[in-house]
Amino acid sequence: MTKKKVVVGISGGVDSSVAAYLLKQQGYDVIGLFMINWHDTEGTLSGDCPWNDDLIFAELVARKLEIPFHTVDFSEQYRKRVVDYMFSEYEKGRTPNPDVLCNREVKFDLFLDAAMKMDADYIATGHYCMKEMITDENGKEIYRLMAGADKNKDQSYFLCQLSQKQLEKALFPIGHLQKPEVRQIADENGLATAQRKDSQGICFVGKVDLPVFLQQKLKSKEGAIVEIPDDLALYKTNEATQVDHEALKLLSTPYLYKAVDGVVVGKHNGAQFFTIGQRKGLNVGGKAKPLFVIATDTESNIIYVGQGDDHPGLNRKALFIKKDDIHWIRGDKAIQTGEVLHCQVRIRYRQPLQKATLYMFDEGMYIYFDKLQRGITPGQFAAWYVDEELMGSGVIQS
RNA sequence: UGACCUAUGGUGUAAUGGUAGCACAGCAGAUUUUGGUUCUGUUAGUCCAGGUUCGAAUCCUAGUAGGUCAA
Repeated sequence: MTKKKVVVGISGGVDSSVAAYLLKQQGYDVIGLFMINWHDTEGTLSGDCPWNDDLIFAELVARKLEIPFHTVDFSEQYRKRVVDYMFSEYEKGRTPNPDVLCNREVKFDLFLDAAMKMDADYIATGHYCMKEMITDENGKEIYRLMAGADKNKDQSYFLCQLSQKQLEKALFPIGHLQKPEVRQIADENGLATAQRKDSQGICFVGKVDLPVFLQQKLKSKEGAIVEIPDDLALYKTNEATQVDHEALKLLSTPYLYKAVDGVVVGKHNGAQFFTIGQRKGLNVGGKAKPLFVIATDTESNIIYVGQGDDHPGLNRKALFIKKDDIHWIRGDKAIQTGEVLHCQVRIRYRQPLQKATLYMFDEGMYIYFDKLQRGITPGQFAAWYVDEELMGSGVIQS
């Protein structure tokens, strides 16, 4: 009877601590592995060494659980695969999601490889999501990525870019638990991390002042903030009587504003530092309703804003994902050109799932929502679910 | 240049002579393993100088600044 070997990514937080604990309870041969992915403290808010405390807590937990503990340094690859991507996306005026990439490229790639080299059967993380396995008619195993049982903490979204191969090796020991239960388990078992605050901000980098962080690489440059009235003639094209290919193209095309469409209400120091839907940081007051960014133009360095969260420029019913950017976790359920899929979609972390229909065409996929969606942002991931299962995802093109 | 109007936090605006309030912006905290959103709290103001009055953002006079009409 050989025990199955699992390498747990121990981060120094409660979730991964309890994940390791539970695996040990379940009789696995557990190894703790701590990742160091970031050394710089430039631009971080907390200042000194963000991961130093994490390492100490991770070690404490490993000792308490009496499991072997190691560290690995992926910082070079993390920079290449996550941080560089971040900068390049922001430079293009898009808004990336580094943490989705971090999972695909680091935790479930580099880390997975490292674990396999240690002869592990599985890797495990403290994500709030669940894995299920089914077999198709040929007896082939298919893995399903399910939302976490704690609807408030569900982190399946961050894993929306995983493949079957990655999922095959993954275990999510706390996915069936509620957050308070996790804390309670940690507490009852004397894990030092029981009361530690949940982590926030870009994982591994920490909580940063984004504009300051980005200014390490991206130049700031003064430009105009232009307010677009809510009755622009452009918006009349928003109506669609039926949902066909042409209508989907139209509905998912962002409005192309010009400076003359509105009035200058202020100035900013770089359009790349702002994202669609953003309210704070514009420094423009005196309006009856708050201003939201409805578009950024990094070419001419103009930020377009609209008044109120119901501004027609901020809300759209459809978005588009390029063919190459479509990723299916459930490849066996992928739809082909001409097919549609009724499902539920979220376009950002923690957004309640939205009823929508996927329409596949040769050039890519259109997602048509039942209701208007606020702040559809290029660069972010749209993830589609059927019931509790994450079926696939893609980078929003427009 | 003549007549008239206006002046309130950073911005836009409320307040029969009686506690200067609201919105937006800003700041802080909460929420959040992206960006962002949201929630809560909070800083900050009567153009200037006199006068009337128990009491002036409010009434009167002069000044300053901006605007409108007349030429």
